[in-house]
Amino acid sequence: MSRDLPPLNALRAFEAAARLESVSQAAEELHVTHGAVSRQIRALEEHLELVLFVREGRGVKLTEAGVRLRDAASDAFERLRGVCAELRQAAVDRPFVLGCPGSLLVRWFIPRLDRLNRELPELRLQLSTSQGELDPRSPNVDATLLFAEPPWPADMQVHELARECIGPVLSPRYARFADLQAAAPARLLDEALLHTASRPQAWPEWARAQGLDEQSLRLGQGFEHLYYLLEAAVAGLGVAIAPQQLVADDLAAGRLAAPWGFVETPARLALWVPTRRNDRRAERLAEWLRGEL
Amino acid sequence: MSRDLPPLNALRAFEAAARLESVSQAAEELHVTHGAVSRQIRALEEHLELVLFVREGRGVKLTEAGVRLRDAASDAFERLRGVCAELRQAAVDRPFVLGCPGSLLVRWFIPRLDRLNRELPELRLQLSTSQGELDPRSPNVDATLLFAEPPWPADMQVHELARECIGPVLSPRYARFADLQAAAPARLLDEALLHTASRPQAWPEWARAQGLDEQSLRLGQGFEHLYYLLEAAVAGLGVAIAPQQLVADDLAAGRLAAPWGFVETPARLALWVPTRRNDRRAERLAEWLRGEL
DNA sequence: CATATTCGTGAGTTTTCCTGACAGGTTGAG
DNA sequence: CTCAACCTGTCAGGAAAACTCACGAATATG
Repeated sequence: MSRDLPPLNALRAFEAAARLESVSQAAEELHVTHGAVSRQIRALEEHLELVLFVREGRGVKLTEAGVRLRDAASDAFERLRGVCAELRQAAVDRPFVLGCPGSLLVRWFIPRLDRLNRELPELRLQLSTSQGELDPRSPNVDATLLFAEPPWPADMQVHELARECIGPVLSPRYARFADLQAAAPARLLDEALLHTASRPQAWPEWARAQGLDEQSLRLGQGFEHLYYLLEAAVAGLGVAIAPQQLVADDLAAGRLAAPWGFVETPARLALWVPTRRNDRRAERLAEWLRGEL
Repeated sequence: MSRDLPPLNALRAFEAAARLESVSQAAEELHVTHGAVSRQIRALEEHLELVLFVREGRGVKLTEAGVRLRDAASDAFERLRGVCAELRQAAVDRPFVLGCPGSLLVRWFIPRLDRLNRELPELRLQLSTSQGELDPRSPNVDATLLFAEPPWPADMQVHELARECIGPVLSPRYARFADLQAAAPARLLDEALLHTASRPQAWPEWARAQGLDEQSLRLGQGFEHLYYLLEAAVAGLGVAIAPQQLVADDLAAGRLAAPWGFVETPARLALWVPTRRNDRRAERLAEWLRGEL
């Protein structure tokens, strides 16, 4: 019996009352009524089978045992407070690691990174684009930015940022650009359709949205990553299909054109935050991203 | 917000789980289910906005922050445990102070003290008979043994030990002892009735119980304390009235006689323990006293 | 002497916490 | 591979703890 701890909440009430030499002030500090503190102290005294306070009419006074317990409890609590504060500070100071696919990183994020670091400096954002598959549950990332379709997993808090819109893009330097520019979507069936292994559904999805027969698609050159695919399109090697967000800068600069516009897909650009990491910084980042899109 | 303590019960659950590296074992140590521990740890993680454990299939592993918190918490708790144990040990080692009227002390307790100290040595009994009025609420006594009538005060835990029985006693050396020995109680009205200021009701009470007219009592010599009264009776100075318990030894030794027996009064010989002092030792003492009576 | 504080206590209610059962996932043996 | 053993997380519901509110007692204060 002597090996177990005293009731800790009672000890906290006692510590406050002992430090302030007043039940009422302790109650105020703990945001409860004095009755609650009184009862907690009583419970502690009964647990320890010790008298900690001498009640003298108005006010209370510590007994000898009370003084010793207060010293120990104040010290222990102060220490815990300190460690918790340190840990939380360390968590805030640590850079915020955002996982992100390479293509999104290069074609969308990097051009905006400077502004983000200026507008949210306390975030200390650090981008991480792993080699293999992106793992939003990895302990090495605080959040992950990606294109994905609902429903969302239960262990993730997902901030939806934008709908994904995909569409064919090609460079003005592409051989038949002039012909294609004003042509109907169906004309694309005859072109070299660049694609990636990571998004095999992109062209068929687009074809369906345009009312075309997806069976008649003839896929041309394939690329491992969307990033290479877009580089190839910019270089005029063919017609690529890509999310609008990733080519927005290229369209604005005239490096690419999207004559047939974009169509919505079921996917969203979303920020995934593991529910376990109840991190305020993720919310600030999501808000900034939403403003940026 | 960083100034307040983490939820302490959650911290206790975490500390156990971290020390044992197992939620289930922690649950066993704390005598709760693993679900409860899991919830507490979760609550702590949410409060601190920190990940303390990495769940890996079977078993859990501490994060870096978790290790630091465990070290701090284990240390703090161990310290508190130690101080509480010390305080309780000190309370046990301290002598048990029993308040007691002088007459009871001298005529009943002292002859039995040696045996009590042999049978309850860990009690380290210390008897205190104050000069003035006995105060069961004094912080200087752990319990008080006295004759008193119910009802009992609410702030006292009262162990009733025996009914008070009073009766006239006199020494065989008393002048008219031979005449009185077999006489009716009414004969006492003519004798020198020794009495004390502290128990003015004793003779009238006894007279009523005997069916005598209490108005016709003629009180003789008065004494300040019952103790002196009894000494006077033993010395053959007159007829005293006293509780049976206080004269039992004198009756057995033939120093006093009680030809008219004893009558019950509303009072009890009782051990009063302040409710605040939830002291096991008082209960042990009460039990011993009950056996002795 | 009335008044304002301060503490203790009891009844009733809110909140918390625990239990018990189930689901998901890993480990190791057959 | 399958299966059992084991560990953890989660949820609904109910027990237990804690709080609030109101009152009474005791003591300073004007």
